[in-house]
Amino acid sequence: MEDDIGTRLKALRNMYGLSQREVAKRAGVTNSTISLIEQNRVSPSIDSMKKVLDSFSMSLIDFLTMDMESNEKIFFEKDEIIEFFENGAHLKLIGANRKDRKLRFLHERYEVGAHSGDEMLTHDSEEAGIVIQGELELTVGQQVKILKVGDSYYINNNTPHRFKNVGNVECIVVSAATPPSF
Amino acid sequence: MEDDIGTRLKALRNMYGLSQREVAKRAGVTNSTISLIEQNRVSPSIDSMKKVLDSFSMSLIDFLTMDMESNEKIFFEKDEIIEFFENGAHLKLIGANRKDRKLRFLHERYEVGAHSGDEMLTHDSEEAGIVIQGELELTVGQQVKILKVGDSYYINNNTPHRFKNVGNVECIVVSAATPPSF
DNA sequence: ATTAGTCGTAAAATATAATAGACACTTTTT
DNA sequence: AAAAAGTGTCTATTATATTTTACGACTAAT
Repeated sequence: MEDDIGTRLKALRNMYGLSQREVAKRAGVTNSTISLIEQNRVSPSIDSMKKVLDSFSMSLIDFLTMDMESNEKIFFEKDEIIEFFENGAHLKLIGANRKDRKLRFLHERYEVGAHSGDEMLTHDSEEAGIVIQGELELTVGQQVKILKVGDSYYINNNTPHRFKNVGNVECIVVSAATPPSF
Repeated sequence: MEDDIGTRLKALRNMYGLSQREVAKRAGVTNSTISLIEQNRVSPSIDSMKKVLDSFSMSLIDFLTMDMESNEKIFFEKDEIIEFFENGAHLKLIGANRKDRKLRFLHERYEVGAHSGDEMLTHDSEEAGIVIQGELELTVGQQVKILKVGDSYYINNNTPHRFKNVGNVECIVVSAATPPSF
């Protein structure tokens, strides 16, 4: 258990947007008790702690194992994410620093004539995407398709594919895949 | 949490065969404290509880989630386990009634000339065994080997295999496999 | 501006946990 | 067998948790 009891309780209370007095009222203890616990001025008895947590309909076990660090970044400014270059495209990976990601969510930019290369790409993951701007030639196995704005695709596991911008403007695609290969 | 704190602590202490005084000494509290907690006369503060559990190198979470009913049978007399007949052998499965078994642990008895049958056996599990008595002809795929006392084997998942007693005395093998197929 | 209400914290009072010491009983050692 | 050691429980005292009351700061309503 990384956080002490007081810090943990304060975080929990703030998650619910409740005041110490409201929690105290629901728990059947005094608000001073809540204050003292949150400041780690006292170590509550197990019975008291249970009463407090009952007001959140939570067990002591859940309280002790609850992940407090759900402060992963949710919003990203356009220029905040560093672009990198791979497979002929300028890529921005959304949530790159998020732990235990289950998604690879990309903003892809292909310059006029750019392509992913002669080699077909394969990933042990399913992938879907949609064209936001320009025209994308997508080769999936033996199938070739020109996708325009609003057109989209869904590629199964390990299916060879490649991309090429065949329009006269920069092509932009937003894609996602799971499980993430990077 | 099914059991109260006191009952749970007493059960834990008895598991280790320690006296209240010994636990108290290790935890840096008084034996009266241990006694009062076990009788549920007091509700210990969380800090005190942790000190006590530290003497068992146990966290509060583990303490609260620990299964108190670990009364699975550990020892079995020779004639206690009912033998059954399968694949040419008399088998005794150790811990047959144990919940959520991850092992199939067998005592196998092959009478002179007995064998597992013309059909090869396959299991979606790894298996290992050792010859205790007699001689066992073990066919694994295309490989045939006569195993004598002390000789052993390890068969991979889904590898066809069969057994035959080629000696002139009863053959005894002890084997184990995971995950268990029965 | 003043009043009312809410918020979290502090200090004193009260309640309860933890301690220290004693007790009765059981087990082990001499 | 007697003495010593070990065991858990009990009681009075001490330490700490919890409550009660008050405070200052802030916000909203009048």
